[in-house]
Amino acid sequence: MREYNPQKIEAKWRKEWEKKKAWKVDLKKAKNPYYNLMMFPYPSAEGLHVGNVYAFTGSDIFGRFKRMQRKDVFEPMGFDAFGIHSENFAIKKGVHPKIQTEKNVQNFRKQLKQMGALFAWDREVDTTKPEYYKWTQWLFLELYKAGLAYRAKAPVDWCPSCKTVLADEQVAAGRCERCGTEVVQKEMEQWFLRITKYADRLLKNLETIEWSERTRMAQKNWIGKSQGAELEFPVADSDLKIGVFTTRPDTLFGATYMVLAPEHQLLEKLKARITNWDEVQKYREEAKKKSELERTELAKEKTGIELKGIKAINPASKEEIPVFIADYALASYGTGAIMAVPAHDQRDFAFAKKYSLPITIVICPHYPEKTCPLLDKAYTGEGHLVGSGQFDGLASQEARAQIMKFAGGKFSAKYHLRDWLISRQRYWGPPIPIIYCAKCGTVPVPEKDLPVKLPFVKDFRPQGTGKSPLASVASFVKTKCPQCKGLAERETDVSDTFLDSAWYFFRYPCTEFKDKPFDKERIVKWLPVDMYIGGQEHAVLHLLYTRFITMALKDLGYLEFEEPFKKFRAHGLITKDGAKMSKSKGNVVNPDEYFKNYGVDTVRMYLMFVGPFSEGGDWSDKGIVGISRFLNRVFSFAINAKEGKSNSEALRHKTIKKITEDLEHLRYNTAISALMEYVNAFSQKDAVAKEDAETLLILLAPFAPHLAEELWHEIGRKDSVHDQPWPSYDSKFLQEEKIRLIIQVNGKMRGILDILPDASEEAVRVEALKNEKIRQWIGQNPIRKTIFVKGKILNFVV
RNA sequence: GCGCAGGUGGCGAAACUGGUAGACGCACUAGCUUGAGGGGCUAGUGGCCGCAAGGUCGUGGAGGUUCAAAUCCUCUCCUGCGCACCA
Repeated sequence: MREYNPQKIEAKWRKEWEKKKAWKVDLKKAKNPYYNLMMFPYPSAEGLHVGNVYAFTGSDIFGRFKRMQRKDVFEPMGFDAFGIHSENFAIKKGVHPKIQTEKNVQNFRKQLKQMGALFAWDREVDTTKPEYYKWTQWLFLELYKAGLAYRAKAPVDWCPSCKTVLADEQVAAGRCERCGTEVVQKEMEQWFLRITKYADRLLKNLETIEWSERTRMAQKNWIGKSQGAELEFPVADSDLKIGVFTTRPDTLFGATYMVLAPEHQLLEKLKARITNWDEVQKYREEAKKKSELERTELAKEKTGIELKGIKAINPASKEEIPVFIADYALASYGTGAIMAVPAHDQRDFAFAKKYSLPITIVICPHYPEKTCPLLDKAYTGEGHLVGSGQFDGLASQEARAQIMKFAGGKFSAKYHLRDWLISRQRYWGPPIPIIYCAKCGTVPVPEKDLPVKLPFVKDFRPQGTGKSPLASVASFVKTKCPQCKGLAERETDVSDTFLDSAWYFFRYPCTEFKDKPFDKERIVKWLPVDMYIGGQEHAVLHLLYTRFITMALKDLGYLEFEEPFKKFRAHGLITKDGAKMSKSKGNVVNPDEYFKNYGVDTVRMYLMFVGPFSEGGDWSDKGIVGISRFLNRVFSFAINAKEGKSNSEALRHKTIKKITEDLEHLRYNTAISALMEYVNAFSQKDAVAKEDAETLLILLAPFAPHLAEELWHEIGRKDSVHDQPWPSYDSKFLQEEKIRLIIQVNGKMRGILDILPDASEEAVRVEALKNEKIRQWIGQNPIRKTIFVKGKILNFVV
């Protein structure tokens, strides 16, 4: 009796497919292009992670399914190999990042080739190769020329451990997203990409793209649009004005003081008139020293200093009100100044209590009863206006526009989204292609001089001086100005890894073009990406940056679409004993070990079976045996097949229907259940008809490509199972099989009828009433009503 | 605080527009195979009552709509994720 030997089978087909390049697609001639993209991995030194195997398998099954549906599926793979993670590892091991990365990529490639995926290896992309990052630099220059890249001095987040600045998106709760170290604020001159210019488009398009709700909401929250008004408060006895942004202009009469952020620029102009400047200056110094975490964590206790000698005038009530600086006003949001309405904003309320400032109620929830109680916290809801002069009695929502107009304000929208800070004071990235010339200023490196090659330097460790290690490489820094040919210096910062990954999928189908990043015709044919699968953790990083870059490229005339991915689906996380796998916890599952013990097909299928693909699941060594047993049964099922037509047409067609629909929606767990049910439906003793076996193998092929191929040949086929067309189902067969129709009395199930699905109500009723049990349940009661749902249920109401 | 997702057996989970709750798998029980140690096959496996047929309760909790609710509505509790001194 022969047994399923996955290792042997898999090695054989791996070799065979490699030889005939089974994954190959002719990008030029393809008739039905289908771009099946998965997020390319960062090649860690630990090698392929089960999380990678999970994500890539899910994506590959989809690609294989589409391929059998006669799409020309392009399923590329590459390496996101630049960046701090690679670099930190190299630092720890004392190996140069270039050498380490090359090793990791090699190892990864080897492991990936075992996965039985359709990866298009003739189109591999590696972001660290000069032929790739040449175009990352080109992209930067295009953005620069279009005014979308700029250098500015601004308060930025600095990670003291990674010794570099970070983008807003890479700071989570005041900590470096990479290493968890608390970030500090520094005032530094840095390169930014003007993503905020696209805030509204990034937001609006979210409504039209076919992405999962979670991802769309994460982006929406991140962009964080608030609609409100901009108002100006004159400074008493001066021409100066303090601009504020508020979402509640209806509360304007209740603005009893104002707050400026400690960094507010107006302070310099007011300085001469502030009588307690020393005190104010001291507060500013202290605020500067605080980390963002301190500023937010100590939020309960508000602090501030009044600007003595300064008064502002409330443009509605015309009253003079005091002005403070306090670090609960953020320089980076709105205008950096607020009108404080303590009665209707909790933060202002806390501040007013502490400094005994007047709290004036202007929104009453109980109107027209004028009993507005003393507040123990701010009332932030809607209501009717009181204490607001001619506006008294108006509903707060209506009052917004009217008061704004009255005070000479204008509608305005503010966004949480900040410009994308892309400079990094690190080594392992593409140098930003800019030259500083004493005479000509900031000069972009001409395209013909790209790439600005990253020099191989011995000391690649971050300096902590606020400069990249490249700054100490004289041969790199010193250069000629492209314009005046005089002596000049290069920018020494490198760009963020997320810039590399923001455009990699444009490169994949265009790797043969050496003189341009991508070919317009090729892009038109293959993009936007038909299906993109990746981790949820990139919801506001990669996925947002990518959308921005695509929009920018469109505006620059390079593309005709502005959303890069038609569909995006986030996969879940594979955990071990409920916990996220990590090296420090020692609970990392090594896929190699399981490939060896159970075979790739078993691992692929097990991962897909643990739960819904979008949810992930918990890896268990016990669970995998279920799939192992199943594939063994499939093996004996197929090798014992005998010539002949199916006599289980209804089952075959039902299964085809179920699996086709499940695959379309990435419901792999239930698709596998259906495969199991199909096999279970056949007796183990009798040989199955070859036609039934063929159907099974075709349906199994996307999941367990090696085994399906082996058995396909075993039953005598000479071609490849993967070249078979995906079967269609005929609902005719589904109509011919009897189904179980539920008979209820008063909504409770009292019997089952085996009957054809299209049986009429009358036929079912007659049949049901023949049943003694049903009659008993009805008893002597008259039947008041019957409810009939064809093919489902008949309910007698008595 | 705001937003999103979700609470179903011992466990992972099914149940598409309301229509047999628990498919499929793990684990467990019994029996048969005997190459007994991640082997195969058959049967069983939500709780309670019953030898059984069958009955009855049951999808976080409380109400409601309906012939019929895991699914719809209202309130409420819990868990996970994202954002958060954003004016």
